[in-house]
Amino acid sequence: MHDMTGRDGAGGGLRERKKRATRAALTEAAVRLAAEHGADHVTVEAISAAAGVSVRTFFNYFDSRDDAFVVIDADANVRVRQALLDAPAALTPLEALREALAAELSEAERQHELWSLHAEVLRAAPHLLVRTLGAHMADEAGLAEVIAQRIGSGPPGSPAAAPPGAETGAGADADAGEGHGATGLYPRLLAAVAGTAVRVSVQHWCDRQDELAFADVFREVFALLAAGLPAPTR
Amino acid sequence: MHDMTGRDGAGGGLRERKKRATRAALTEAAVRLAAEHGADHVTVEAISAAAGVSVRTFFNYFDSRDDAFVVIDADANVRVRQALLDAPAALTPLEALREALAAELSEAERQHELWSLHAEVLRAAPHLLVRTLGAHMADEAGLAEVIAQRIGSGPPGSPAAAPPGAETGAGADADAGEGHGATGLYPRLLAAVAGTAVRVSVQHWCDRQDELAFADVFREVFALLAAGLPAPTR
DNA sequence: GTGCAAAGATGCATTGTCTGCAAAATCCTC
DNA sequence: GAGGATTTTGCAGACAATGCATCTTTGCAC
Repeated sequence: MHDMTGRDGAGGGLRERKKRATRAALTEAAVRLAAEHGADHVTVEAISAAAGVSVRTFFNYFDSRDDAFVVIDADANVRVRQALLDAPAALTPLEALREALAAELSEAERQHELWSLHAEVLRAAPHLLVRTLGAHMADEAGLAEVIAQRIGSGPPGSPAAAPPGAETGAGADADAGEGHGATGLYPRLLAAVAGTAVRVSVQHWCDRQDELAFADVFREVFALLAAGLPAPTR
Repeated sequence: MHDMTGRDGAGGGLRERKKRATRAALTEAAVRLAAEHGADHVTVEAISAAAGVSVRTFFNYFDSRDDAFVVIDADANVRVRQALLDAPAALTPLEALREALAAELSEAERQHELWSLHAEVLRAAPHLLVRTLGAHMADEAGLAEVIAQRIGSGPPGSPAAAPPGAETGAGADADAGEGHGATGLYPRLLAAVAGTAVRVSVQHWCDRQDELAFADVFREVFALLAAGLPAPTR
């Protein structure tokens, strides 16, 4: 049993694993301390001590103190990209994205406690919430690339590739490959909108957590997007 | 001629005007210095000196040094909200939003030089770009409220309110007023997506500034959204 | 396993960021 | 223009962040 590069992205040698562990320890310590004492009131010294490293080492992993509170799982976007590449070719880009994100989100349920604490911290510190939101957008560029790749290598008229009901086009002269808005408008927009969809779903669900199932909110958001954000009927 | 609260939000007494002026002076000084010397390498002391106030005063206006680089025009979102309230009732929510944002964006052309410098600064400092993106999202809550208000007070079956071709519904059981996803899913999503649309438009236009007119990119983005982000034809 | 090179961790010194607090200056109301 | 409210400012002090030199650990070859 060689262990190999199993799940959880535990690839590489001892060095990489240790780095991963240290980073995880630091973020976890940061979030737990912040949840208990409030995000400010938590010094870098305290975080470092809790994670068992020196203060100087903390700054080898994060550019600033706040960065320790911002991103919980640095590899999540990598997994989403992979999931998107592995998605069945029959799905539309929007559908494929929806599925990839849904898979990752249900994966996040495993670390439910830490995510809850994180949410709590961000609720109490709007300042950090803003930074978190911004950080998530930084991943978009990579996601857009994968989308472009998926579209580019997609079968022009393959058998199962044409989902029923999608007349292709629908009014906008959308161009993906080499049209006039060519390199990247559509992939970029799709990546950005998908990120937005996740964020809005989470926000809305957090507000009324008792009443709604997350999956339902998530599906409704994507349904609204696919329908072109029609004016609601009352 | 009492002057009143004229354009540019120049309302209130001497105090408010001075505060506005000081804040503007600080952000402008910050951006200009950053464009010249690089964002880091610009100390709070330098910014304060350039704006003619003390260091301590700087921190009365901004919570952190970086905040001075993040938001150039703090009133922009207020103007957008007003424009949305003033928009003709015949427009769909998405259309009304498009028009309101387009108006504000062309307004920003007046300060073109400062915006260019700002863009330059952000390009050189990804760190600040992330914060800027996050900050813009903080405005969404207010925008969503106005959208909800607009929808809520909209005429159920007014004469010109029904745009041809929009069958209302299109598959998703979208509810705005009091359905199951009631208070706020749709307005929130719309506000968020609109912000995303602006951002993507700007990004894409910046990349290929020579070839494309911004207005065209902007229109295409909204067309794609209204069409439900259809899979592009090649 | 011994040795070597690369990468990481640590301590220290230094500079800059940011927060109370109290005094002085400025603006608004009457 | 007197009184009250708000803003600006300086100062002291705690904390954040970076560069540099050093020491430890890991990866790799023999």
